[in-house]
Amino acid sequence: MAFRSEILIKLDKKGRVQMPAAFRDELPADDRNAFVLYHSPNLPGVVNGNSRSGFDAMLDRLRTEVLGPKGSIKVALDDEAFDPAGYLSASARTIALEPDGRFSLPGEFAEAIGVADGVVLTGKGEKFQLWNPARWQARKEADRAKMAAFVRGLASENSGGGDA
Amino acid sequence: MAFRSEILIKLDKKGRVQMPAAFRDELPADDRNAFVLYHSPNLPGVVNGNSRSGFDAMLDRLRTEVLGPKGSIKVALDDEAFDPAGYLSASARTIALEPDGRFSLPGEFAEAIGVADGVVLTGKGEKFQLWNPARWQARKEADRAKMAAFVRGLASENSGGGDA
DNA sequence: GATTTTCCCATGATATCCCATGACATCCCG
DNA sequence: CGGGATGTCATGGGATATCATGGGAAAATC
Repeated sequence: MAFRSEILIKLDKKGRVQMPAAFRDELPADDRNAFVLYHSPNLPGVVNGNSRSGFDAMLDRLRTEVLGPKGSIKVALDDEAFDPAGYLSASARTIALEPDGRFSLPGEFAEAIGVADGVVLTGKGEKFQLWNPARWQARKEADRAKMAAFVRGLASENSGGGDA
Repeated sequence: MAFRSEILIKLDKKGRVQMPAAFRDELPADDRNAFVLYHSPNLPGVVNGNSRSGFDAMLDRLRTEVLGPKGSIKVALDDEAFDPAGYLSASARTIALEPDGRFSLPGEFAEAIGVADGVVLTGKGEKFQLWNPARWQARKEADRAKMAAFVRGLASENSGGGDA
């Protein structure tokens, strides 16, 4: 399961979005009728998506890595303490996928993205993201430079050699 | 079974509340006519909800994790020792769901929440919660900041990296 | 017999189902 | 190897179902 590629999808007047075939194929074979959308925890305007099992797995990792295996009962009871997994759950919604592969984008996400006539769906490996097309373009430009610098930085830490 | 999303539901003049479809769908298929509400054990003004089986499972975990495998027989007999699961049971009520998916919010919970014309139902994964809308908004703002800080903290252990 | 609870019907908004289409891509068969 | 046939993908739209809400009337409770 690895979401790759990026694609611009139109938003029709009913608020429906086509799930790209490439992403749909990455959803678990036994759970292709629904997936999860959730607001980025720290980047406003970006919405994340994942399969239900992928999302749940992330929450599990979050809970165990942060609280340890024994933390579960405390989280279940303690309503005062900050619970990152609970926070994400509240910001997430299960989205049903229509038989033809489309889904209707809930208003709260459309507003968060600032979407008008189209959305960019972009694969991030373990998950995918929904972006406002213009904002995605800008982000991509910025990341291109960062990526080049990153690769250059890698080379210096090891040996000298370039492409080898 | 994972409760996600957050929604503001109106409280009509009869004291009825609509169970959001998203939450209803998470109730066990064989037990959709009723669920459990219980007061938060440590956060006044918040009411927790879960399916009957989910609530019972939590109590079981509580008993076994706190008292060990042999604890159950002790709890059954020892009336003097403090029994957290018993305490929660007393604060809980089984709520019947009407055929159209609504339930009437018992006065004790309405008062505890401080509810007027609406309640926020918010998913926490294993359970859900009922909040006073204004109080929920405040909590959400606070948690948003904590979440951002939490993510930043994760990043600092490795290198840089944005939303990822 | 008066208040509360439960059942049923009504309604506007949204979501879902189903059918249709043009653009590609793939397949197949001679 | 070509070219018609078939399939899938992204999109559009009409008809239907569901959701959240309001309210009347029956049933239960005190």
